[in-house]
Amino acid sequence: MPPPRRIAHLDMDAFYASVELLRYPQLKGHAVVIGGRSVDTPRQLEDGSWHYARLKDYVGRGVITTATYEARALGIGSAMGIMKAARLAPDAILLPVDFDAYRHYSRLFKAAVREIAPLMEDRGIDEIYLDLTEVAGETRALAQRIKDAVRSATGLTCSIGVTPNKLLAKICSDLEKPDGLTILGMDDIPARIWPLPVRKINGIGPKADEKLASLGIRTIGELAARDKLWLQESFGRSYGAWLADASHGIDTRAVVTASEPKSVSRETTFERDLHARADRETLSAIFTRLCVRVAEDLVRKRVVGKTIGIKLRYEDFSTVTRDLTLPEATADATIIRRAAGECLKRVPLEKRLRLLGVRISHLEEPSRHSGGFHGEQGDLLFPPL
DNA sequence: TCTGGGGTCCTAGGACCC
DNA sequence: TCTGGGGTCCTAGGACCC
Repeated sequence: MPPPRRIAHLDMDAFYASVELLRYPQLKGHAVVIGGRSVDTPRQLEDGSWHYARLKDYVGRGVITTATYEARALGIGSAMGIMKAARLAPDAILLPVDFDAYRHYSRLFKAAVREIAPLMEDRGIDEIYLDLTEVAGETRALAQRIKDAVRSATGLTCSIGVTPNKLLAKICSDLEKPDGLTILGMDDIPARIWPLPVRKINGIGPKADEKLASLGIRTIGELAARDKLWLQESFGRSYGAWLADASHGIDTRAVVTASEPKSVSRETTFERDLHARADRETLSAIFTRLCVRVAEDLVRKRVVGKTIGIKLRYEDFSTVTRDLTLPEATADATIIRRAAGECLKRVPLEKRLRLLGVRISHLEEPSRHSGGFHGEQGDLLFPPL
């Protein structure tokens, strides 16, 4: 038997909010949330005091991306509508999202960690998995060294879980947040993992959680007590088997250090719902701009794509998608715009729209002869009805 | 006063080919 | 004339994650 792996999951603590607190240290200890479009940046008044946007002043459809732990204590969480959060904490401070700043700190912390543990899997801007199996050092001391490196590179804290696999590491990094360090072996599963709600498992979302609850299953232990075949009958062969394995802490996935992008997309939610007829000009301009931005993204990533897709969300929040596969991959905004326009013809446009999106997939490397990198803007209009 | 934007992966039916 | 099975591609939708 090979020795157990040492897999770490590292998660930055309230990442966006913590980066903002580096900039505005006077906000430490306050309920602060990040989110929304066109939120005022804090400004210093003539008397030296600061003026901040407050939740109660916000009007729009934005959601919260991150909240400080003080704000979370008031019931505010990620993905909550800002208008709704304002009812819970009207005086909480609202800061605009600044992705460039977060990307900067993301690079800093990842570079610092890579110096110690080169086998790193990127899981977005504020999370990574590490395979520490071949890294020298006792586990706790090593994990602490990584935390210290993150802190000295960025001034930020993170939480780490180290376990025999990714599934358990992900659960563990959350157990002692913020500034946590949790190490677990398979022997610890009954005592530490089984009492937790099933929702803590990465891959069990709101729908599966609800269905499990309706079957009387609320904790991971209750899930582990069920028969695998019974779970497969209730949830399908593949997902049922995965649920059974996950509940016993079984996960053999490797830490993957590199991956190719599969799709590129741009979408936007309108300030107010728009109608295909009455707001045709506005929609047409937005539609074309989305195509241009997708084309720009493709050029930046040096890829071309074959399948163009659109996404519409109606005023009632129902969503439809349509796509069209081209004979040749492209990164040309005009071609993308034309294909997206064809997709649009296949979609009902009676109800008002709240969101429009454009996507391209089946990405590949551009061949030398593909003339896909012009990216000039087309002059096509939103197709008439 | 509901509900962002960028992704990945999975399922399932039909077309089409061998 | 009806009977097959497998493989791949395309399309639509949905769950889930950060």
